[in-house]
Amino acid sequence: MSLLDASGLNEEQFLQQYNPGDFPRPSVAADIVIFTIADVEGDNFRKLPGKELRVLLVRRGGHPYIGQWALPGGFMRPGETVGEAANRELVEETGVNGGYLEQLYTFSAPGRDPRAWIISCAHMALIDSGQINVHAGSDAADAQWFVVKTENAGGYIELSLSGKDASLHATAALQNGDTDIQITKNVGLAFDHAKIILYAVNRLRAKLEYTDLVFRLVPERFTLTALQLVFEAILGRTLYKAAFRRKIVDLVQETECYTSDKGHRPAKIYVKKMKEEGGQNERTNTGEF
Amino acid sequence: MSLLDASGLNEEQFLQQYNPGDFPRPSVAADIVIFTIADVEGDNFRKLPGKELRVLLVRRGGHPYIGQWALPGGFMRPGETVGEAANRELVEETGVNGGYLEQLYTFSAPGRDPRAWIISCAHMALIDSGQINVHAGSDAADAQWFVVKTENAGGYIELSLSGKDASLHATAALQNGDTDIQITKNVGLAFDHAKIILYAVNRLRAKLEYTDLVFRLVPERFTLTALQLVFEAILGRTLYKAAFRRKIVDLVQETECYTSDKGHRPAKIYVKKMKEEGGQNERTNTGEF
DNA sequence: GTAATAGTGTCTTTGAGACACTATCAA
DNA sequence: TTGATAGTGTCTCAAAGACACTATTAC
Repeated sequence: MSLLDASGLNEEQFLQQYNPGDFPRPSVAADIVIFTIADVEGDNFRKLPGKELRVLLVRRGGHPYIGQWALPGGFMRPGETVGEAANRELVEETGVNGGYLEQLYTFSAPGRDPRAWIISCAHMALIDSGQINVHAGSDAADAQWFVVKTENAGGYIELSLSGKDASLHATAALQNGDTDIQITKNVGLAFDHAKIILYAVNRLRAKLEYTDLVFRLVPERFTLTALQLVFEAILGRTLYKAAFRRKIVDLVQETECYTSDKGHRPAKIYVKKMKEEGGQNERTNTGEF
Repeated sequence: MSLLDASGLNEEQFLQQYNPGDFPRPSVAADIVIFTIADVEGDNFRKLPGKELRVLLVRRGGHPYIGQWALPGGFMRPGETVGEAANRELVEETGVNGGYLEQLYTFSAPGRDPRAWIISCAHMALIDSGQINVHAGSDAADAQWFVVKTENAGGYIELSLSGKDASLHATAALQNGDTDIQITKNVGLAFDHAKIILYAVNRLRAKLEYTDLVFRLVPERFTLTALQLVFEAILGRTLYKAAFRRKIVDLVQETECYTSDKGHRPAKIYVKKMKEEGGQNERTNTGEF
């Protein structure tokens, strides 16, 4: 480029003399809603373990929101994308590298952090419970998994998070035109993290229906019933078996293996179907860039 | 709260002594993809005007990317959300206040702006062409509307933008698992704005199908055929009339009025149906917070 | 009449919802 | 045998796709 600007500078000269000035800049945090699916062991040897959706939270050891629970997160650093910052935190907290990570939304309300001007670029991570290794190198000694449940009742959404040591609860009101929500009650969650978690649950549920994100939450080999239980745990409602199987049959690939020693009829083991060269793959596009 | 932290401070004391430190912080820009629908006037008095999707771009008067076209945008300021920053720019560029504005995604690749560490929180705005008033108080003398067309061919997406004075073009390659795209060719678009525009077009197309966003792009009163032409212009394909009408009939409300003097059968005028108190409104939730 | 759009009817196909039924294992 | 899951068949209903047909205006 040899184009000159109004001062007669070419691009190289311009960049050399460029001064970013001293306008105020916010800190940018990458917060992550880390989801996993966990088994609920029953006492009946014949029953399959139930599944539940869990989110990882960290107990705050200092002000503000001391003693309350927050999403894992950290500040973005020069030379990395905000997604890389999120991944760094994900690895620190869970030991999982290469897990699924997706940017959700950037929360920037003034005052959302009482300490300083900090905006949060929220992310969602999905990891298979088999590879979880919480506390791997984490400085957050108080990281815990919380079971996620929501209830929808008359313009309000109730979010319940149940952990080993604590039960958290938030209520959100749907606002004008359902395009906005506002937290009206909040017990135990730090910052605006209740809002972020609700946003993430919403996104996860929506994408479950039109992408193949489920496979980020289950082991490589699974039965169709296990897969259905994962759907049900996330969506919070039961599905019809026949309809469910019709729907996902073209996303999975059967193997020759079966379960055994379960006290009931063995189930065929499936794996995720790999993309064919010439085939149509409508459900793989996640819409993210 | 009278809880004390490890230093024996309560929250108020902590916040008073809190020092945000001097860690590097990025500038945060709010860039906006402003869409509108415009008429394509024909020469046949009987023919309805065609519709086309347009995006507003600004010609850069200085380095970097001097002479190329960029999205309108500006920096986020303390005390406002990034959405408010976007709205400020939207009003400056178009004179439209209260238009539809939605946050898309935060682009943060290092080096995306050669001047400095600047991340971009991209937004999408939809305005009715009737209220457009480009240059209203704008300092960007070179703002122009570009017709948006995309073509999908074998793992690549072609984006074409046609304006009065310029034709821009970019090619994007779908990457691993379609979860990522990469711009492989770019003629005339500044920064990573080709990527942002593609992201916005994608989002708009997807939301058109399951929300009532169309009504942000059309005048208050419209015919069903005009509405269908808007859908077709955005989606880039023709729709079946009968099926289209079945689909949107429960989103619109007919009036007593008809078009006239058109050289063909008059069409009934419709308005957007307002939400009923007790009714179900499945298509109003946009999934945004 | 003619060229255009307005508006509707209907047949087919697809897929979800709902339910019932058979199959098969381990204790 | 029993209690559980595995797996399939099928009827219904709703919605989309595809096409054809009639209606109505300004010139």
